[in-house]
Amino acid sequence: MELRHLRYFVAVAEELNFRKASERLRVAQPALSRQIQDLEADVGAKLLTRNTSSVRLTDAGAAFLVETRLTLIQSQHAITVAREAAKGLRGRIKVGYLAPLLTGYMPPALGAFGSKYPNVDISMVELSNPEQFAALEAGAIQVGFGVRESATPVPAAFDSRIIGRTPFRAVVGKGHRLAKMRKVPLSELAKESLLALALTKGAAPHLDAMRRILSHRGMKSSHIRAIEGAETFLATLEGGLGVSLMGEAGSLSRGKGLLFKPLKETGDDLTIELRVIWRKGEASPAVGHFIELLVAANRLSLQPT
Amino acid sequence: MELRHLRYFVAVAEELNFRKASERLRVAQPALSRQIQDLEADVGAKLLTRNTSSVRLTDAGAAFLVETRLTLIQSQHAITVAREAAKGLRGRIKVGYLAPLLTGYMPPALGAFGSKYPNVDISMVELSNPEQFAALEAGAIQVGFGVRESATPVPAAFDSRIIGRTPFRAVVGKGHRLAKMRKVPLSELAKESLLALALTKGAAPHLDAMRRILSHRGMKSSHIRAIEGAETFLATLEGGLGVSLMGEAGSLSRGKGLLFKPLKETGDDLTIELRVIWRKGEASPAVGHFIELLVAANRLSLQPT
DNA sequence: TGCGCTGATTCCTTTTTGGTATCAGCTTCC
DNA sequence: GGAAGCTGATACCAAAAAGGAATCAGCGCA
Repeated sequence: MELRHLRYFVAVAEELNFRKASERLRVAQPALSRQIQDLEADVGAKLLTRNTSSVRLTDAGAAFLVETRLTLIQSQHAITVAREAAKGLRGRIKVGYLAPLLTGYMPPALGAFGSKYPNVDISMVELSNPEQFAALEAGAIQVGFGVRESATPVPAAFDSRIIGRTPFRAVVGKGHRLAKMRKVPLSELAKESLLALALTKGAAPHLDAMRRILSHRGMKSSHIRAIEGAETFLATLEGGLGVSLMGEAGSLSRGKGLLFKPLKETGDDLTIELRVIWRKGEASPAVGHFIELLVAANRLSLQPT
Repeated sequence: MELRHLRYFVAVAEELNFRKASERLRVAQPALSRQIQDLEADVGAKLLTRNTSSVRLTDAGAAFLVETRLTLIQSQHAITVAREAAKGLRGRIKVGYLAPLLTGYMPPALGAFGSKYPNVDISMVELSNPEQFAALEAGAIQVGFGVRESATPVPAAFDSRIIGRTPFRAVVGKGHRLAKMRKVPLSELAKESLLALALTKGAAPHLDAMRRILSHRGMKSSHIRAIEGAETFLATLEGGLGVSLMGEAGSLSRGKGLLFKPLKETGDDLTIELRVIWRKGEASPAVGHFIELLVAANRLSLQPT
């Protein structure tokens, strides 16, 4: 049994006339007769009672007609869905996200994508920066996000695009002695107790980054430590018990008793880049659209400050 | 695009290996390769990325696979449904029924049929006896019921089977003078006020039947009239304001202050037959089962009294 | 570097489908 | 009541499509 048989059968069932049906199908009537006979043999039941003066559906034919229409509709639907998926209008994108990004950057991006591509599902997995590379490699996610100093290169197996950039700022509590300075030199920060936000997973990229920034300039913090939990971290800063280096764009910065002061120094390693990352050769058209939209959104509204 | 393409595609998508898929499908690998290529051309999208070392689904292929499985399942379902319908295990039967039969005879019959053939729907239409023949002829119903004296023949365009038989009885109120007789002669009834149940449609077959029975024996009722509405009819009988001829099997007779007395006379026209009626050459297997069940039920439990 | 695996290509055979001519049966309309 | 005009089925042939064997080209792995 092939779809052809079903198409032919529906035509005959609708016309109840082999000749008319054969004209509609643009085949000769004998060919149509044979196909219907073959179909009946396959199904194992007479579908039409026919003699020289009339064609009628049997019970089996009537039941088969209903299901056959559904079959044909479903087969067309399959084609439609495949074409849409090929255009990136349909599918599922698995995205790894970094917790701090979720509340700040992601929601508007997802909202925009969702309204432009309503048939593309996005599923999110929270993953640390290094975990994302592993997940991308394994195919567990197709898109990751990297927050990193500009100088750090992305591994060669991946492609990436910048979708946001923001300079590191000195973060100090309002009452802190450094709060009075317009621009804070790194050397002053190094004298203070430096606080870093640690991920629960044990990794502390924030701390590593600050250490790197200082050592790159031949400095070393007298006192540097990682704090687990964003709330504790921020509260400690507010209390003036330490200072930190953070990007302003992070959602953590909003509405607290904290000041974000420009640094005196400049340099690539003092700029935080937000990048979309994907595996080289990623072929999903939907992923392509997702990345394009993120990049375009950056160009439009998230210009570096 | 034919179902063959879909079957082949599913095999390849499941094996992710053309050779293994071709073995499973029992075709040569080149044939399979070509069919997949043809399918992709038809769909208008690459469904599989393949090189000499790996086969993977594209987004379009993954989406298509889901819908294709549904298509194949649906096509199989169509065959199953048709086969069941051919065996009379599935379908819809349109039945015309006579109101008095509904409460008495039909419910147990429908219950038995429904539990034996759960996938056969029965839709009922209330129709008078003559209307049923018209509806059968027009195809509006496939099964009708006739309540008629044994002598009356069923029109030649129809087939019928007896599914119940009961003699006419003299129906009198408990206080009526005829209530004392063991067997009531028709001549005594003819002296009384004879009451007939009239159908709301205006037809009065009951009245006609009684008139026929009397005139067949050279009698004539002094006073005969039709009463509309079963309740009124029964109440009038109970009140002793008249007598009637009725079959005992009718549900109308139950639990009232009425007596059903045997007649002194016998004869074919004094027996009421309940018949299933259908159009000659009715081909529906489900209808066949329905009729068979009614006939069998009669043989088992509704023996003539 | 060669062996073994992959899917694609080529070329031919087989199968299937479709087309033409024709037949047999039923209606309809003179 | 018979001929014309429908109907779908059949027979036979042509065309198209699917299938098969041999082979090629590319990649991975030993």
